[in-house]
Amino acid sequence: MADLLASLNPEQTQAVTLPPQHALILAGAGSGKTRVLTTRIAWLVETGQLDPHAVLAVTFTNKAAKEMLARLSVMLPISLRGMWMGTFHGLCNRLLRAHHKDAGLPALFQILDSADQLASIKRLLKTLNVDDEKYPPRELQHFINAQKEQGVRAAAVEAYDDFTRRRVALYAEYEAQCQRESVVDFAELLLRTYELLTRNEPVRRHYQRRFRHILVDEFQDTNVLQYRWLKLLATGDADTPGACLFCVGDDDQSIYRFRGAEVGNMLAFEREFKVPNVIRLEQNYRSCGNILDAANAIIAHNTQRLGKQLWTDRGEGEPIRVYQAFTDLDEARWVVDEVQSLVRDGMSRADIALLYRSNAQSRVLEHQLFSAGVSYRVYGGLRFFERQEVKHALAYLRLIANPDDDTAFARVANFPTRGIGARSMEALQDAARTFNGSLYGTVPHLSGKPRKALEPFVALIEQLRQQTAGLPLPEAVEHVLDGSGLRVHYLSLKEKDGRERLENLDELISAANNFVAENEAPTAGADHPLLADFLAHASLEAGDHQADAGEDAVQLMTVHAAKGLEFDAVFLSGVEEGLFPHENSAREVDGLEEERRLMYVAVTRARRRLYVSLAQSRMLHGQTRYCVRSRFLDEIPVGLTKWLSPAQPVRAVQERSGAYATPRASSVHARGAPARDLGGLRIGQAVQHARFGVGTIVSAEGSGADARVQINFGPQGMKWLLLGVAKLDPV
DNA sequence: CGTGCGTCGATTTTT
DNA sequence: TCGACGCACG
Repeated sequence: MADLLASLNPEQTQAVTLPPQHALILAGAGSGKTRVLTTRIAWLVETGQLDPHAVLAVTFTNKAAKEMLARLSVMLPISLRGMWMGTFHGLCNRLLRAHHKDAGLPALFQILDSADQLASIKRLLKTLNVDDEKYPPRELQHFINAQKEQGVRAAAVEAYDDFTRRRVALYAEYEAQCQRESVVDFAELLLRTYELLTRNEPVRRHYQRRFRHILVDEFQDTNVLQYRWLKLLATGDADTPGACLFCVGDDDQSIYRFRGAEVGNMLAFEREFKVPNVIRLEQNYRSCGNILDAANAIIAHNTQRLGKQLWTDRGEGEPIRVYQAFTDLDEARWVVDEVQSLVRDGMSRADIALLYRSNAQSRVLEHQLFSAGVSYRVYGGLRFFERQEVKHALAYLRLIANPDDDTAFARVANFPTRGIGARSMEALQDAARTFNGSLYGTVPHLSGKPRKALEPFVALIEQLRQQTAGLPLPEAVEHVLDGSGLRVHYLSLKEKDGRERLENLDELISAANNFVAENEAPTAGADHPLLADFLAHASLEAGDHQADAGEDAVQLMTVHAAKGLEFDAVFLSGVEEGLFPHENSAREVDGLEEERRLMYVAVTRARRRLYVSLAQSRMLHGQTRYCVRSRFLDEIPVGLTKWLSPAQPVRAVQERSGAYATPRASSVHARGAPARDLGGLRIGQAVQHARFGVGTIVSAEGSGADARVQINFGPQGMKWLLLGVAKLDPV
């Protein structure tokens, strides 16, 4: 047990060994968050305070869940079988499978991924003859998901205008369609589970009693419904106290508001649960001092923060290298040159990341890397289970498991082509609407040509179902690939395209094999053992973003995708106004602050070297744009940077009173000389002012009698104060 | 039923 | 500029 705590710092130890109470851990970037989370569980178990069966550990991504499990199994020699650990969606799936009757679902309900959901909505709009110009499917999808993520059913939406009322009606139609087809989308998994727990007292109490400790990773990313879900599970009653909630997160790394994340949950949690323990993990084990100082200085400009400052004992390291190029092309050339020089100096390509705000920026970089013959890998493409050929194969499997799955039906009825035209499908959809049945079930009700065209397909599915009954999953998959004609179809494609798709189909069989190996106990007596579970797995875990793990390649990705990762050297390109911060963010509430958090995430990815670059002009949407450098660059104290291009390190025009800025040669930075001028104050430091209250020093300039500092007083705003005049006390 | 061309749009994305 | 998607044609 002492081993567990041996290499933890005092704050980490404190977090791990807290008494069984609610806790909020504010874990800065690189502060050992996952470690604390897993060690907390291990410690509770080892000290006999917690049975593994009573643990519920929630993450957002499968990757994080797997990592936690892997680390935990190293720490704990015992079986972790009884532990509930997984993503919100994975856990909800598990709950709904176990209680499908109570949740109003058939045992073999299917899960729609986003693409399936969109297809389903398009189909709905078509059958209802809705003008998709006025109600774009994507927007409707977003509307529906947003409602569900707030925990709001169609019947409960408050609509005050015709447009909204119509969308709500479509939301209701969509709900009905899903129910009829026995499918649930991602948001539905959460909402359905939440409703199950709310309405069904025995089930609710069972889990409320079972889970004694609930641990949440990336708590700042939870949405409204997820937080309510957690609250519900952590509630006790007269007989049993509620579970202890242990939430780990970082408000400064909250970058997913656009998809419903609600940072406010952190404050709400602290308030509503009267959290007695708020612990800050501020010691950073990843980056050198200069990088952390830059990150601290940038994020200090945000007003609504819980407050945190990263530090390290590793020394200041190298300066942040800044380069201003003439064009985006020059910028890319420079980046690739630097990459090559790092590689020449012995750095492994895989330890180098090229980050950007938006995907479009990767093209120039890729082009230059390709020309220079540097191997690279771009994150963010299609994932395995999202590939067309794989989805087709899965659609056949889905129809075998659940013939009512109209999305699957519509997808493969005529793929490979078997003479089912648009007319036949239309006739079928109309008929299905009148009979209020599934496409599959309606075929016998048809007559004439459509029936003739569709009957063979239904017969094929029936045949496949019978032939695969009782077969082990991989063999069933294999059989479906042949019986459906998919394999022959891709075999006939000449191009390398077809070849690749065939390989992916083979890969699907391997995936089925792996799945069977990892899930040894199939549901007894099922006709198609593990099939439904495999399909759920395919929807919930779309697979890696193209692995190729062994290859030593430079990594290209958006800043969002880089969250949680770290690299020896990080290149951040396109640090320009309009791009980063992105111009669209100006229209969103607190958009700039979210962009700044994104910048903070980007900077804190670097272990040893950080390169920041920008271009004076950039090709965007086929037009040349002239760029001003990002305000975020100016928020980095000058003393931390080293300009590699002959650009002036000072913005031409300063926003304050339009005056030209004084050169900031003597700017304060966290570590370094002019501290004396400021009476020992540093950037990032919290100070007290008689009138404005407590604030954080954000930047400083001038010296001697002119020395002044910019202080962020949160709600009171940002102020420039003369050091000689203002009375400031460190807090 | 598949192909070719024109139009339109263009942050970030996991489950 | 590039790509995805929808529609018209063979």
